[in-house]
Amino acid sequence: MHSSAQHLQSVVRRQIVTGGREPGARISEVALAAEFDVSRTPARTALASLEAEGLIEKREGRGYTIRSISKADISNAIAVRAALESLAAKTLAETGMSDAVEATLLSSISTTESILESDTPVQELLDGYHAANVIFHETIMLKCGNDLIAHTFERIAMLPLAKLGSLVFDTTNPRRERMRLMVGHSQHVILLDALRQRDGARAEAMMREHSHATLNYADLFVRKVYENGTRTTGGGKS
Amino acid sequence: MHSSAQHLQSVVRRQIVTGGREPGARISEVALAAEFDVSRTPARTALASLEAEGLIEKREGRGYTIRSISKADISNAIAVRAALESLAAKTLAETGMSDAVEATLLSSISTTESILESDTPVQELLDGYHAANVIFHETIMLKCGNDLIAHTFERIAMLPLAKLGSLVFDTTNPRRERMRLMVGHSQHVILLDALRQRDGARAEAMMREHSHATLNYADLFVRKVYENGTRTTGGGKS
DNA sequence: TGGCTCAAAAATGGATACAAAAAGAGGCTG
DNA sequence: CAGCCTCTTTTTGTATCCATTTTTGAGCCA
Repeated sequence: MHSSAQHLQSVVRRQIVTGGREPGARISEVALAAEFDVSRTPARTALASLEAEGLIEKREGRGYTIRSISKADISNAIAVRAALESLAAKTLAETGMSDAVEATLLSSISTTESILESDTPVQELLDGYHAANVIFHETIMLKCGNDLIAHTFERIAMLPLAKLGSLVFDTTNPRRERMRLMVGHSQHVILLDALRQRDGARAEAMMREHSHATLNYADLFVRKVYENGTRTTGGGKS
Repeated sequence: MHSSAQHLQSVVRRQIVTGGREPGARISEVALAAEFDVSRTPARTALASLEAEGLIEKREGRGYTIRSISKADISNAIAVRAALESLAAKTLAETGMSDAVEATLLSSISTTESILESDTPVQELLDGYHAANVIFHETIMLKCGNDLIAHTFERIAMLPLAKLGSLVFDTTNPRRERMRLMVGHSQHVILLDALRQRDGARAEAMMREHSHATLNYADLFVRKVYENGTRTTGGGKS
């Protein structure tokens, strides 16, 4: 069921996100088609989709270029995500969540809690926390009752947020990072409580604060990465 | 410079938005290509773009269908728009607006003020108010300093918002409508003041309230339209 | 030597041809 | 009569092919 075009799209997306393609570099239909040994048709489809995702830009009459991401782009993306996510939290609180949703959120929280209590090596801790964190956020976004929120989130600016996911952890200071994860975890706990009590305003405010913490942290991190030219890897976002 | 695909896209979009195509109706590459006497290539491109805009849905193996819009869809669209717009207002307030932006907003407010003070026929009043209102909102969205907001807004769910624009005015009660426009105008005035003082929280709260008024009104209106089957025309949204 | 023009090459947009997969219809069989 | 199987039609994905536009480069002229 993986069409040629979709395969191309996901491969090139991964290349862009992981830095395999230089920002500002040009991509043309023919070059891409030749590179993957397919015809121009799937290459064209893939490029159109990637442009819709915001990973590449179309230059009139001169093909596409890989978008280069600035600090401002990342801040903007986080701000928009925060707005959408806090709306989702508010909506979910006001309409009430299903038992299945509550179970999922609780499960995510249990996972992060046990991870933070244990003394597993740092990298495993990070991966586990990251996975549970993604589930928590995606559940709220996707199951909040406003499908347009998820629809919107899915098709905007994959690039800044994807970059973010791979950047946001400072392995040089694990102790501080662990503290940060604990703060995030506690915010999840509060969020779940607000959702249970169907307190829309509180859920919204808490989610906003939660996202804002990400923003501040990301800003700090982006400065570090962009100015020093070093790159730190590891999973985990807010 | 009007490519075949773009032309197709805009024509079909207009057809969908104005009701020229029945919600739920199927639309296929071949049918569209035959109808406009072009090949499948631009038809495919146009359909893909329309799907990204949320105007049509892809049914696996069974072409596309025109999306049918529910009350919930419209409420969802307004909620998302409110979230994005209040973020834009906050951002613009915090970063400070340029003189050009301030002049544009002031001009829009002057226009609505003079319209509300005059005794022109109702329809003219509506058209003028509507135009000035659109300028006010678009200026804030587009010039707020976060380009992703406008980018996001442009490519999500054209349908519910477009429908909204043509629905939101009750010509059977002009007096009450005039009062409503005055409330909207006063909110614009307050908003401009908050922007001038660079009070992000106040601008955000005011814009949220402003959008929320639209939501309540639209809800009332959608009920009327959908339950009575009647349709009221006229420009003007909150 | 520098600028201009024209031509060759490349790239994009659109048209069509071809193949494969899926949905529908209709008949066949238990 | 019901369920299943098959054949046809529709739809979709991909490969080329043609035309238009753009770029680039070489050669010519001032």
